[in-house]
Amino acid sequence: MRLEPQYKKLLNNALEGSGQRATKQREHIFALLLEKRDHPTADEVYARARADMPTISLATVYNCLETLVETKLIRQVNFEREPTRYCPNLTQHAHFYCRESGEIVDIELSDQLVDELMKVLPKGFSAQHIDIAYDGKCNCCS
Amino acid sequence: MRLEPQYKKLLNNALEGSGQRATKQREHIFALLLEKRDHPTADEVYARARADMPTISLATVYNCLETLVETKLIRQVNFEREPTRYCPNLTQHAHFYCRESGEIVDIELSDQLVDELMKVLPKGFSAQHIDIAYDGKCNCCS
DNA sequence: ACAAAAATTAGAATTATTCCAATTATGGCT
DNA sequence: AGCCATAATTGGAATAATTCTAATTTTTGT
Ligand SMILES: [Mn+2]
Ligand SMILES: [Mn+2]
Ligand SMILES: [Zn+2]
Ligand SMILES: [Zn+2]
Repeated sequence: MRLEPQYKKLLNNALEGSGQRATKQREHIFALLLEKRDHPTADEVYARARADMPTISLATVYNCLETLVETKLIRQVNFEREPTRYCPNLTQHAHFYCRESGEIVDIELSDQLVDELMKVLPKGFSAQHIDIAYDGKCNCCS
Repeated sequence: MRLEPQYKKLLNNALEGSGQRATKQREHIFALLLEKRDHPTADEVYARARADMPTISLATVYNCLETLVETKLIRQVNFEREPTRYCPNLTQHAHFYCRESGEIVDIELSDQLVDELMKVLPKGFSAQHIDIAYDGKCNCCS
């Protein structure tokens, strides 16, 4: 697993921009998130990370994920009280949680739809972010 | 604090419908949620409940809230990993979380908008529920 | 290479929630 | 009303995701 130069640059810029250092661990975790573009929990990230970097600690996994979220290179995704998941897809999208398989699927959202959602806010309200979570049955399970 | 007859009937029907019993505690908690229609955490519900029923336990508060959610008399609301909140507003609505004040405000949603959100799902996906959470600054704080 | 600052690490601490086993309350039936 | 079976409540222990802490290691600029 190797971080492509374009993403390496992205990572370095983002870190530098927020006064943080580039480390093996941060690079490794960013790379593994980009490799399999799903929505792993911290524990799953930890398991994947150890495959190539057996000495990394769970605390570091949490730290790295936090850094990546802060620098907006990945997103955090929560469903109810389940463990937080991490998403490397930075395009505007919602999440669909399949109750059958547990799978989480990205749902693309048009600017127009997001605009409409913003417009229903009462006067004086301004949102930086809208979180949209569907839950039901995905195509594979119906 | 007294549960109005209409709501008492609603509660009893819902409980009966799912083979559960009517208890003082369940009624009390339903009543206090209806009285102040905000979005308290279990701890806050516990605090309010003890004002009139000092012997109620936190476990019971959790149990009652779970029962009310199961019977669809209230909704659960989650923001990130914060403690779960409970909402007695059963109309179709989203939640706006103010980062400044911590306040949670209901945002009404038209059927039409929800319809549009359903329509963006890929073929084969069916959602039972959409959870929409805004976060930003509310009118009071801007 | 050196020093200062930041990151990593292992393990302890925290905290919301769930579980457990004992006690008490409810509702149907006589 | 009294009895019984069943369900609910209770206090405290257990759980689990995440955060904190203090020691060690790594990075970066000089
Ligand atoms: Mn995603
Ligand atoms: Mn609400
Ligand atoms: Zn599925
Ligand atoms: Zn506000």
